[in-house]
Amino acid sequence: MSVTIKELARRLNVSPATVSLALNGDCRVAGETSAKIKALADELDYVPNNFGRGLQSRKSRLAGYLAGSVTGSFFDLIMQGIGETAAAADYGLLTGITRASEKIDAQVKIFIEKNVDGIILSSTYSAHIEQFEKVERRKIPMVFCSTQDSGGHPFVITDNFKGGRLAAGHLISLGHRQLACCCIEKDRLAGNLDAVHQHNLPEPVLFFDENDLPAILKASPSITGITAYSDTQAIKIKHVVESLGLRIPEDISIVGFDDMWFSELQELRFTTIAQPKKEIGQAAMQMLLELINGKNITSRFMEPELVVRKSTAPPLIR
Amino acid sequence: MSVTIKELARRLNVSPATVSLALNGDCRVAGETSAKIKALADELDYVPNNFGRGLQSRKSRLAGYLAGSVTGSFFDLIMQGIGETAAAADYGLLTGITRASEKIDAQVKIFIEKNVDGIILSSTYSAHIEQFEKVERRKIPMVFCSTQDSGGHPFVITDNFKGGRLAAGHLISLGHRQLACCCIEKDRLAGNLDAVHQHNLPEPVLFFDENDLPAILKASPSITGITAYSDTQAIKIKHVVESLGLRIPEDISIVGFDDMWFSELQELRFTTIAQPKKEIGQAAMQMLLELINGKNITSRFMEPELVVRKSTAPPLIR
DNA sequence: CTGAAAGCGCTTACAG
DNA sequence: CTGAAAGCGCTTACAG
Repeated sequence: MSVTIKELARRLNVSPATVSLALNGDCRVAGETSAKIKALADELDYVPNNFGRGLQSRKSRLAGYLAGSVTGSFFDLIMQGIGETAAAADYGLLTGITRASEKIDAQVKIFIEKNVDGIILSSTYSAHIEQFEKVERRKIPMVFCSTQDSGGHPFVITDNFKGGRLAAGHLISLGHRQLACCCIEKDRLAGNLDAVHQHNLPEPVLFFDENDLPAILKASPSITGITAYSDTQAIKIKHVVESLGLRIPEDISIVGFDDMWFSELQELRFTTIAQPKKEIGQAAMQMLLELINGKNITSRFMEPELVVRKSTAPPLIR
Repeated sequence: MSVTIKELARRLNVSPATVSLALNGDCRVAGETSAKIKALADELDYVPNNFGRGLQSRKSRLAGYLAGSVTGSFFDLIMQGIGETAAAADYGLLTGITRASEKIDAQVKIFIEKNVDGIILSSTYSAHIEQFEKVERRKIPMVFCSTQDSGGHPFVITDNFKGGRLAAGHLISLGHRQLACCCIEKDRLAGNLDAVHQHNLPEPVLFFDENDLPAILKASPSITGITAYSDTQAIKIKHVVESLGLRIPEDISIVGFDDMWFSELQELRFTTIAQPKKEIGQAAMQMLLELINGKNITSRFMEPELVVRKSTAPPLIR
């Protein structure tokens, strides 16, 4: 068994209460006593028992993180940001990486059982109401990370409008006049449109699925620039475009989103809009901690950044 | 506050002890009483308090997972396997994804503080002795996942010897006679060599870093096949080879390792040795649970599998 | 400045 | 088959 407060108290001929107070830095304990206690705690490698402490304080110093998947996405870096910020605050991070809705339920159940002080969500939860109702009922603080929530919870997210404006603005500054824009994310699309309108250019053609692009490019041969939903989608768009015999960037310029590690591979070299992934994670955990500590917080928008590589160029004059 | 055992007991006019027994399925409680208790617990959405329970049982039903990084690696899938198996056993998974050694220390400290019942390691720990000494002293079970340990802890790992044999065997069966083999992982290399020797072929040229390949390929122009340490390294090798004006697979065949998601992109199409990533994670957690429950376990080797794509072909006759 | 006491929610012998 | 009691390790009023 490991060392307990009682044991420390016995060895030093003080009461357990004094030990507890001293270890928690309470100023009511005399400096000398306190120093003696801390020294022995160090020497015996005392680690406070989280159960005893939690039973009393009703705080677990545990946070839960739920994400759909981390493979080929940027949630791996977000999770690192969350985890490191959590660790710095002496918080443990319980992670549930899963997409199947019944497994999400199981994860949230575990979060509740383990008494997490708060939850960070990187997936929407509309589909999994049952367990989240319990979360709400228990008033467990929640922060949305890289997703927004309609239910009024605070969130951290990249300023997608600005990102969209950056993407279309870049294409326009290169001389592109007719764009095709992915409409999966409405704020990014709004940003795209804002840049287009500001320059009095023709309405972009919208698409949801990259597989619709062959028909679109055929119908509108004046399209020379495409804004993608993500770098992952940009890969698929690249394949579709190339399968039509068109070259990137000579015939078609593509701007991705996210700035994933693979985007700088020489096979891809995507111009893209970088999201500050790790910072998003750090901010989310920071906000959750503040929420846990009863502070009022407001949602945050993070700055996107244009990264120019080789998938964009001025359009060929035809 | 949420519902407690006491509250249930009060409402049903039984003792807290009876409620506890019933909820834990103890056969000493009369069927009728037990049913009544369970029904009310369900109705009031009773969740046992993990602190009270843990204080008593000395079990947290928490496991820790430590990995260096998850970006562009396959540890994301391993983590999913671990997490899902943990959840199925009602275990929470505390993750520490970090590479800096002082942060590893911080993570392990948190694992200890949160009273994890066991730890799964996907990184070697020789460099971070201090905290792990504490883990050993507390006799917290550890399982190594996708790494082996010299200290005698159980591990799960792909059968790297077999994987190496598969990789070189594939090249040989295509007609390659002179190979270059990455020597980062000694078992994979041993497998490479085993296949080569079995066919009485010339000794492969060994390399550690892909940047040594230009010199090697120049010195030994008979090399037509390369076994890489990983798919990630295969990307770098591809770039190096192509920068020498050589084509893949016409001039040089490359076999990767891991079978990452990106390996099937049409820009890469790597022939590779697949590791059963999720199964490795599941096995690791399974083993940890058995260890926690006092069972004896033995290390496990998982089966690798050859996946043939477009980075390998018969060598050109020159 | 320090100690004795109660209590957080649970489990587990021990009576009956 | 059920209840009363003790105790896990900690914190926190309350005395003194």
